[in-house]
Amino acid sequence: MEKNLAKTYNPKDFEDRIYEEWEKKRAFRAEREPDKKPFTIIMPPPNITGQLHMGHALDQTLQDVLTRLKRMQGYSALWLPGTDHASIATEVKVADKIRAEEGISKEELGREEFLKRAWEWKEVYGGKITKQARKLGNSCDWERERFTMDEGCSKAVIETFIRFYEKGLIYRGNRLINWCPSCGTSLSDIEVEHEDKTAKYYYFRYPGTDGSKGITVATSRPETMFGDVAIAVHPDDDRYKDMIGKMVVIPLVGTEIPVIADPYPDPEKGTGAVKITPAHDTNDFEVGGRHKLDSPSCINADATMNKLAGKYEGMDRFECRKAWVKDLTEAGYLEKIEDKIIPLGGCYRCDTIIEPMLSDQWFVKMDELAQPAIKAAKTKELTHIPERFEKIYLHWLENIKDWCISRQLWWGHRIPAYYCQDCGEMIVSAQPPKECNQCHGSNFKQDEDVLDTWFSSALWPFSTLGWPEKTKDLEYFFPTDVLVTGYDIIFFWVVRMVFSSLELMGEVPYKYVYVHGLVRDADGRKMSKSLGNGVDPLEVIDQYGADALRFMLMTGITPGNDMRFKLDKLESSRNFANKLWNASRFVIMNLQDENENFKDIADDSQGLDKLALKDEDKWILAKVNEAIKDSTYNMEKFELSLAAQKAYELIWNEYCDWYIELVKGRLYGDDEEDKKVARYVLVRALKDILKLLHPFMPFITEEIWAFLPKKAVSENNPEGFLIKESWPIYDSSLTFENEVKKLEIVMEAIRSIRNIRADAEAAPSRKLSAVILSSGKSLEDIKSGERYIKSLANITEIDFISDKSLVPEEVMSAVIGNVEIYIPLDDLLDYKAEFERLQKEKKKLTGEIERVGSKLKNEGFISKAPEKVIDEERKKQAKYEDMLVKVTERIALVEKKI
RNA sequence: GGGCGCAUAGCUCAGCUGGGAGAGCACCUGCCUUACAAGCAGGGGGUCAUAGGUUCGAGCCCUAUUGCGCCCACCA
Repeated sequence: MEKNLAKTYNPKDFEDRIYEEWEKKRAFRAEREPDKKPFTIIMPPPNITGQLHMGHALDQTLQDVLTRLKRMQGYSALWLPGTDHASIATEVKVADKIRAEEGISKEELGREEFLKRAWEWKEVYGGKITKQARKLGNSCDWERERFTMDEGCSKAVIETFIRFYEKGLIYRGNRLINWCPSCGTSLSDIEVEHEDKTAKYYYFRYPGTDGSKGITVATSRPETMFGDVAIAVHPDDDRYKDMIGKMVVIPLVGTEIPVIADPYPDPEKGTGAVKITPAHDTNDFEVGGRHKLDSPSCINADATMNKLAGKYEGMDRFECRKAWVKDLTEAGYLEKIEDKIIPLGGCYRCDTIIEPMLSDQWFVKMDELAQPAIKAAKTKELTHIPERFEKIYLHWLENIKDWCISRQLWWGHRIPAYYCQDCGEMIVSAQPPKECNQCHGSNFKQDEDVLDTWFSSALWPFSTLGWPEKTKDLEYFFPTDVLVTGYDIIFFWVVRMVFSSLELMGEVPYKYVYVHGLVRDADGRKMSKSLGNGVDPLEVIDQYGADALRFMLMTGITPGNDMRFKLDKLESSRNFANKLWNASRFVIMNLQDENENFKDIADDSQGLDKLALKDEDKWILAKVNEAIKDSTYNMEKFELSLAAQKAYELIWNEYCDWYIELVKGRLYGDDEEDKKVARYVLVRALKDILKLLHPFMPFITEEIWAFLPKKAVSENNPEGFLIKESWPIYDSSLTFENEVKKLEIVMEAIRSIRNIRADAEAAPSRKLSAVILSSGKSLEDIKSGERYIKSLANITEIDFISDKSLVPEEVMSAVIGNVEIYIPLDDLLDYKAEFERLQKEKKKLTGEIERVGSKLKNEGFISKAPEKVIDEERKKQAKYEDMLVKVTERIALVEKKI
């Protein structure tokens, strides 16, 4: 191995290599260890339809951060990966592919052959996805990888179907369902997307059979008039009271239908009279049911008109509408046309307008299943992060309708129902039945339909762990800990997993649901294929590295809120990685000493009290310690963004900007003992930093880790991987309050001198001397910082005085606390600049004194605020007043010199 | 029709249980200082959408209003 890191940060040099090493050494493997607590996350399985997009990158990085944290905290952390067969989406893609490549439809190819092609597709794309997931650095247990249609998951699906069926939770019924004419399948309610569209609203007259004028009805769907069975009016609507019970005629069709009274029609809307078409409208279906009316359908599965439409038979529903309206208009039945905004339901896959159709389908009965799921959220067995999603979850469950689970597709779990071809008896069973229990025949045909893809996803948290078998994995790792997912699939997936788990496992599938938002493009638009504005995570990784991408995705976000993909944010993350890289390179560079084996440095457990720590050593140790505390706290509250931010600030603003600069002199000096101390602290702090950052940036931290001196490899971490190291723990003995306070004043002094330098336009390279005035302990404190001030502010001589009369005449000055700094600058004195700076300072101090003063004068504040707060305010007041005196004096002096 | 979110520096966003307004980028000044120009040192910039209220104290809690976005809801 090289002795130090490469000169420039180039993630391509090591990311793939490290991932391979991890995987080869089974670093992600989660074993069932009785003496460890399990921590489980089941990965939301990406669809095998395509490739991972930025949303997956966000989703998976969140999971990886949590998994890596818990693994380091000593849990047996399992992150179980997998993919989803995505029934309808994949079927469409595979059919398209077959059509494009072979020029035939899936029907022409046949079911069996089609499924063969679909499996081939799965092999190709499933493989692609898992490869991409590796590029991201995901530490999932690949040995446990699953697929929603693999043997075990299929078994779980069949088992569930049968159990539900036997319990009456699944039933087959002839009901009105959402039909997509283009996909040729039924859809569940949530697979229909509503969009407001402007449509024509037609007023047609249905003449009375008695030759009267009849009744006028408004509709946006004239083509369904062939399926009308009644006209409904509200019983209290005076306009139509006389009409109730009379018959009217469907114009041009001639069918006689009754006028019925029903509470459904809203007298305010349209004409107050509604045409009832039970076969093509859900409300009408209910009205029809109440009045025991027929439900004749006038539209075919492919959205053409059927024979009920007479001469329009065979026409597309929308073409028919045009022709039919034209004919009705010519015949004088049209009263008027209005434009109206109506919510149109479209297929979530192909956007085709959904046709409500009467059809035989399978349903999951929801009311019973919903209750425990509602209770779980209310009792906080299940916690949503952020909380507001609980409301959405509950609202949906409280208004849930039965779930249509059968799909007229081929790719998916085939429904385990068999129909006796002799007597029509239906048998639900895992295996094809041998004999009909009614007619004893043996000629069966399996139900042609497959299940909604979400039916198998609903079992994912336990089917992946071996259910319905009572496996050891299931016992150890279930229930899982966190589900990480986007808010867009709460209904599709989260809710269904919860009620399925409560029913089948008797407990919630996970304790927390962490809901994240969408990754939008730089302009805030949703990333989509049709817009072509998607950003490919792989390209980003190629250019900036996985760590930069991950860090960018993890910072500046809030749970549940969308984020924008901004290039400058990505660059800043990459720059951060580069910063860490170079700081580490500096540290390692200082360990290149032929005569040292750095055994002492390797030992983190070494007692600090034996070392002659300098103030800056204590300061950085305290800062690291503080960051450990804050970061851990944030992580455990799922505030990952804040935790990442803390690590960022620690490294850049504290470790690099101050500590490394402060320690340089000692590293280049000849006090060998002190050099050792400096090296030790430098490495010790860096190690903790790497640990804190590892969940977010696993590659770079692991790469740097390899170069740092470590204790002899341990049994459970023979490779000495950082991924297997333990998470740092806050140590209350490492706060070093005095040293921290002292150093902060020194830093303030350094900043002030730099300011003076800037005011005077003295070159940074120009050596200056300084006079520092203070008294008592303050003088001692600032004096102890002499070395720091000299090196970081480029000062050669410092006179520490406590007698103001000793201050030289021609100087520029600054006031910090009760310390005054004077810089003799003979040729470069710029009193005007100093005057301006002091004026600004004075203004600020006056403002602060006024604010604090009014607060302290307020009796309410004194009597009600906590003592600690009051005390702080008093201290501030004293400090500011003291400073104001000094600043004012100085201003008077400077003013004379201008 | 119901529900939710957002509104904070020029831009994109953080801001934990209420106690002196932050980051990144952009901008201005000066630096190629032997870890890093993907950098260093300094600096400017905010009536925290509006109006009330609670409180000793509000970016944060309550009410209303405005603007933007999202979700749910039966296409009469």
